[in-house]
Amino acid sequence: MPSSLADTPVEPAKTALQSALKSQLKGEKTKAAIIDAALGLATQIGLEGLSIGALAEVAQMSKSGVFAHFGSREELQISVVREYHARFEQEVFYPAMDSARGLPRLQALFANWMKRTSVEIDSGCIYISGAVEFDDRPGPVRDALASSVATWMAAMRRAVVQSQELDQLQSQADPDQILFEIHGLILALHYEARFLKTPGSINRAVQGFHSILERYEVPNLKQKQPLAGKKPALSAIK
Amino acid sequence: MPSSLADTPVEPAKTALQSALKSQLKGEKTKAAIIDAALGLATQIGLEGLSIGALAEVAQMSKSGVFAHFGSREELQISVVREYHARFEQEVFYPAMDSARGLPRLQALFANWMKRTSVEIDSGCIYISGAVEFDDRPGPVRDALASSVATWMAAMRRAVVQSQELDQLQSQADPDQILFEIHGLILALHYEARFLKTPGSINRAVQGFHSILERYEVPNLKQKQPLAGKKPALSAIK
DNA sequence: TGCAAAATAGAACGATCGTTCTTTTTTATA
DNA sequence: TATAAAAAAGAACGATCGTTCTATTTTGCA
Repeated sequence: MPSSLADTPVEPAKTALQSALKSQLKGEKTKAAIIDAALGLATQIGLEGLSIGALAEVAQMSKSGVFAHFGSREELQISVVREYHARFEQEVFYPAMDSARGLPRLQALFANWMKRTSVEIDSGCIYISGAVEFDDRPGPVRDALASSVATWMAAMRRAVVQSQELDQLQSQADPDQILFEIHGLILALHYEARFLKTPGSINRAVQGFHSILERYEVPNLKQKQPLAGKKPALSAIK
Repeated sequence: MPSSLADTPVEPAKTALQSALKSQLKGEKTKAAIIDAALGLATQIGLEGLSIGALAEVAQMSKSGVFAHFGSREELQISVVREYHARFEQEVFYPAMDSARGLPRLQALFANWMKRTSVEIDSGCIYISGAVEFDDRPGPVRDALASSVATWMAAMRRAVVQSQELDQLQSQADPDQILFEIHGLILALHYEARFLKTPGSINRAVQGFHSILERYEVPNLKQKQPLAGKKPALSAIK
């Protein structure tokens, strides 16, 4: 399955509803409705807590009617992961592509990510709950989750690297270290706000991000280049 | 329930096994063995995945035999949380109390915390999985989890504040901000190492911690204040 | 050593789980 | 509109869940 978030952002992965609208078959539409309901349930109680019986009740259908669309619970879970991926892409990734490459885009990505996480303080996040549920459970659901997360992390990483190439972040810094610390902020926000109900967590994540940028930012141009032993990046050319 | 980790470290909360050893009743010993097995199961598959049937099998007992010790699954889960709390206290908190107040103790706390998290990359962590499982589920299990975590966070916070009082960390810094960022490092370590299997995560957490200390440390007395537009901290006095 | 109490086992309960099979209803199209 | 296909419902399955109740075994102590 080609994903735009994974590579060049040309064709977004479609939401279940978007796919269904083009279809003539009714089945696709109800399937989209089921997935939508399933996603709602899964964000609240997790992918493992998602039961076909409860889903059927929410969707106002029979158990077997719901089941027939997927063939197995596992396939249902995978569908939910894919749906989450598509929405995450549309809500977080693509809007940030309007920002200029480099630091502006990185900031937009983080801002969108945080905006979404802030919403998920109430609703829950599948990338986080799923990681806990499937970290010790190999299989296709885990694979779908991990590859989805890895795709997103890679997108963030590109933004960091591009910022370095544009001399907006220190080129000798380790992009994965920057990513790691940013990721930590999001996870801490989710943990402290959603579980511990600590007030002010959103501001702490924002400030943490600013601190990271400040630490890795390239010193003002008026200053001399303080780097030692590294050839300059191929920036400053264009 | 008074907890030493919560306040002055005088009397450690006892591990189930420690309590059992003093008891003359056999029931207490088998209960300790059950809790030990339950903790092992719960760290792997979560508190919600912990079933009495599976636990009975591991403990080589009958379901009802296991059940009788707790009276309900919820009480079993709470017992597991308490046991985890006691071990965390003994393994992470108390050893760090041998270090001098302030920065050394903070560093020892983090080092012990990280050492434990590194182990839990394989075994799992109840404070993290439990947060995901119970963030939307009020009740005594959630309360036990949250208060246990809050107690630990408060202990970390004291170490930060004491570092500030000793002029080892900038006194105008927000302790909760520092705590938030440290917490994020641990969560990112757990996520990336346990779920994504990203190599090198441990070093990234260590480096992130050093960066935090560096950022908030009181500038060296020999150096001049390199910050611009900021009033100097009330360091350099003592 | 005998005896009450404590600890454990065993069987069964209602509920829910994912899944399969058969039947009915609804849909799209010729 | 007739008809074949698609979609949904209904009933039942074996399994497992937490829990209850009763019976049996084991324990601690006089």
